[in-house]
Amino acid sequence: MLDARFIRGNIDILKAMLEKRGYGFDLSEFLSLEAQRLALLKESEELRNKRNIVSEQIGKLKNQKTTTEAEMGAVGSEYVFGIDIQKQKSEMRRVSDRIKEIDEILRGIDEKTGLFLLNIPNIPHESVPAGKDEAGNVEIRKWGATKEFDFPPLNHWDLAAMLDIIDFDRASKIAGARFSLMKGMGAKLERALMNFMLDLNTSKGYKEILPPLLVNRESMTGTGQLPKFEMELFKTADPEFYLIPTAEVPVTNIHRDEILNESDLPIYYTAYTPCFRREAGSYGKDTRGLIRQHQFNKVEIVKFVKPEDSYSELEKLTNDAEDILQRLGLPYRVIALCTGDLGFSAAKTYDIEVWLPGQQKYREISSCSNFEDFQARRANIRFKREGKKGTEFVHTLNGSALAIGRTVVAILENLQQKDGSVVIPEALREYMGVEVIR
RNA sequence: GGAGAGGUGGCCGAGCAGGUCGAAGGCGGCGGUUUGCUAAACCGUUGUAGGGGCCAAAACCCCUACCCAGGGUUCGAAUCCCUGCCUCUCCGCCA
Repeated sequence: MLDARFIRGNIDILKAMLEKRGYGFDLSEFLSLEAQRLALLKESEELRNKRNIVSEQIGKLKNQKTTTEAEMGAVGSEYVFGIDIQKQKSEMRRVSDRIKEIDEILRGIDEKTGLFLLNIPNIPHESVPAGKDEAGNVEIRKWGATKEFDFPPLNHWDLAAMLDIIDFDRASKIAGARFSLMKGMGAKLERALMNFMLDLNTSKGYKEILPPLLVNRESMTGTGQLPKFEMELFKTADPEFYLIPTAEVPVTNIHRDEILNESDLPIYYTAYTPCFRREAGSYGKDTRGLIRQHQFNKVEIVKFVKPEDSYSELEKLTNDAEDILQRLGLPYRVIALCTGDLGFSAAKTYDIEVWLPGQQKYREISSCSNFEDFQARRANIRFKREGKKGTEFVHTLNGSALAIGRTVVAILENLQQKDGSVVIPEALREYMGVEVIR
């Protein structure tokens, strides 16, 4: 969410930014609503002031009334010190009615402007490359050599079938399309990766979190999934909860509506969670295999930092995610998303794409973003600087480190051997207990 | 699922026969006195947001709102009434 005052004062900048993102917005309606709101707010406040003064007066007089009445010999009279209380009361009744009227109108306006604000995407950072769609993304760096096989490398789903470690058919019997059933060494590989990633992340100072997987509407609004992306979420009926599409949601919301101390920052969290996504609108995309599932495992890292640190923290966060791939020996590249491909809440995003020999393609395995104060403003996460008055919004960041299902895919496809067996990366062997899956 | 208790400032905790309560007191924080240093003691200070005084900031001042949320009663509500949410205790059930 952007600041209403910022919008009022920076129409042209905002318009240009939104166009770069491919969003067209009619800001004039918003501006006229804002003007109305301010005028009504002022009227309402003035009326309240008046009412407060008169009410206080009446209160004071009432307190003195007992003695006064006796003195004046006018018991029962509403006149005290020459003030006609009845008349004041009826006037204040009208004032109160008018205040209620105004407040009702204000509520309507707030609802509209609020919705408007919640639907405006974040402004891209100046370092984000301009571009219309993913074709405009820019490769930042590459790591690891893509391996040449002396045999045609298989898809992970063929490998998995041969090794009997993933059962897609039975998963669809049990649940439906886009679900998977991990078996034996497949299940163990997921668990090993989960532990390996959490151990590595916590060794770097990220505190481990195991959050709720179902969250309320406020949390989803705080991180930006709602109100715009309801279609992409699973939801329970009664009582109403949303299934998290990423640990980003519950973990970022840990500090919703809080005022942190400057000395608390930066805060680093890491969390393993399953993630649930509708994948509405992706019909026909990645229908086979583990790439695009309704439910998948992911280890996420989340940071709360001071505004001046957020871009250096983004680099560090991305490096931490890359470190996992390096330790697993999986080749990857880092790309900077362009303005047109940037997610709704992000100011800047690096995607890490891992090489998949089965597809002869780089595929996203991590997405690392700086949201600046966009989420903090929505979720009302602030901090107080040492010795300074007032509060500021923190900057939030997060990134996958890493998507576990896709890491399984990458390991299977990159480390497959001619006989269909798969070599376990060195770093994972203590977790797996074996060197090869065969 | 049944029965009950409760949600007050960064925290704890009064107020709740409606009026001067943004709210006693304590803790914590900040500033000062004392001290070789630390601690203790003492004095002072200490919420957030919106609007305005100054459409250049900061300081300062004024107004408004906020005692879980939303309605209602009233000239006036932290205090009374209704609804919702949340927390806790006991019983039942359950991994």
